[in-house]
Amino acid sequence: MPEAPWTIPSIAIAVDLAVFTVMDGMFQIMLVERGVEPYRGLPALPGGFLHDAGESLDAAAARELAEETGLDASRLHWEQLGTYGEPDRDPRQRVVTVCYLAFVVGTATPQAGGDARAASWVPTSTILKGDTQLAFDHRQIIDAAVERARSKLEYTTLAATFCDPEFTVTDLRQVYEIVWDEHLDPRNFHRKVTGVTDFLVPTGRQTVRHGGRPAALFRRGSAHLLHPAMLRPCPPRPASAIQTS
Amino acid sequence: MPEAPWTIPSIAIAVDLAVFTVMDGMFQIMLVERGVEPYRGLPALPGGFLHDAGESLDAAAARELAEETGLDASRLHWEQLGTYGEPDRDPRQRVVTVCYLAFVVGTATPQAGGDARAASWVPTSTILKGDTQLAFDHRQIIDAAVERARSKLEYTTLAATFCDPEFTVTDLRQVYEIVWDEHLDPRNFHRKVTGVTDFLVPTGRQTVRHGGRPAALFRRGSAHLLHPAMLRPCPPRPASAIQTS
DNA sequence: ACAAAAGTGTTTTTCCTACACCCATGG
DNA sequence: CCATGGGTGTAGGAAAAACACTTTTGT
Repeated sequence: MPEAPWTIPSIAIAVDLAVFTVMDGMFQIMLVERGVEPYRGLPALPGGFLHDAGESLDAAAARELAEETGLDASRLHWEQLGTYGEPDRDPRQRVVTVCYLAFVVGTATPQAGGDARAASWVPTSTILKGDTQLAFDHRQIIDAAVERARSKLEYTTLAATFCDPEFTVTDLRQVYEIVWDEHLDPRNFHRKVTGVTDFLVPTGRQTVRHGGRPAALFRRGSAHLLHPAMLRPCPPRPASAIQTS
Repeated sequence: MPEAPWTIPSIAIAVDLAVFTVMDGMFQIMLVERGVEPYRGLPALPGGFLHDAGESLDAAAARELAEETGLDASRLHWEQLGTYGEPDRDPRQRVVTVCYLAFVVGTATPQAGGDARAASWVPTSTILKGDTQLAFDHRQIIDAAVERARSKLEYTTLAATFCDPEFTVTDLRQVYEIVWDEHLDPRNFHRKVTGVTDFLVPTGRQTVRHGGRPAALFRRGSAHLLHPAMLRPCPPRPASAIQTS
């Protein structure tokens, strides 16, 4: 890294969050409604600026995550997604935002904080397909975040983070089906996930059902990587994996 | 994104590059020798600060990449790797660096620029295994970059970007073997890569050899994604794919 | 008994692995 | 003709896809 021309005008650093859940049969993302200009009233990713000069990026992300979800960030899965810094992405001044991805259980309640008027879960389908206007470049960030989340399910056991502490194989399969928007064969899925060592730990308990055979309940095991991977049905991988230039 | 407390002390934004090549049978990374304090004399990733307030992150990365390699960045593969911003990573002041990954052909010549005293290719093995001291947190960045590069070869056709415009299947296989530090069966590799549509385009020409049957020469085809993926031999995936908090 | 959902078995296909073997060239 | 590397054929196994079938509950 070369010497700094310290004359560069100050650039603000922000941290944004793409927090996902599966709730009500839909793959949902947490969005806030902006309470101030610019983009006042429009949906946006929750996030904020670094609290102080000594706060690390990860610490800021964890703090925001805890604030927005009311959950303990140290017990959630989150990871850096990417950094967005086009010069004109914020009309006020140059802002570079480091975006993080997080997976939380559907029972978490979005909490509006700071400048946000409201926070809520929004189905990703309404963002991806619809023409909802979003603040800043947040549509582009959400596109990347959804694709990252989808591909994470392929080779990690993170789908279980969308489930309650005890869940059935069908619960887990529905997470996959909802996030990928693909139908999976229940029989093959069952064999696959129960065959991965340390993915699912049987609790011995069963569901009580309205009709039909009760399902065994499981907890998350210690495995984090899925091997072999659970591949999405045919459709070729997205362009975001290519990035040539 | 909430309102900014514009009182936050200025944070400098830098762009660093992890530029890889395969040369002399080794997987090498471009490093510069720092010409100024801090870490003067130590190897570091090439990079620099944004040139002006209007320069985008990608533009800065492309500019640095062209400067350091003498190549046309628009014809290379490069992508964002991650952002590093620990408060104490630069002793001078708070610096957040957005790191990019790039793959170039081994004939490219490193060019020292700006604050760097020299630029050169360094085998990744001497960095990963050795205890060479590196500037800033660049060892950590290189670890992540090497792992990203290795996994990229699994599901993309990018290995060919390390080859000359015309190359043999053996050239390509050696790229895989060198980057992964794994032995691959030449026969199965041949069948696999020649079977992927649009990966390799036959030129009709052949190598002239010292001995042995001449090999057919190929160019890169239009395929970017490898399907099905070329999986690395057994060793389980690295911890960097997990990132739980 | 029947519907409904869970879970198992079986077959087919695909793809990876391993390795025998043939091909084309230089000396 | 033989050493050297390029390329093909084939057999076995792991795992995915497709789907018939059995199990276990509520009504």
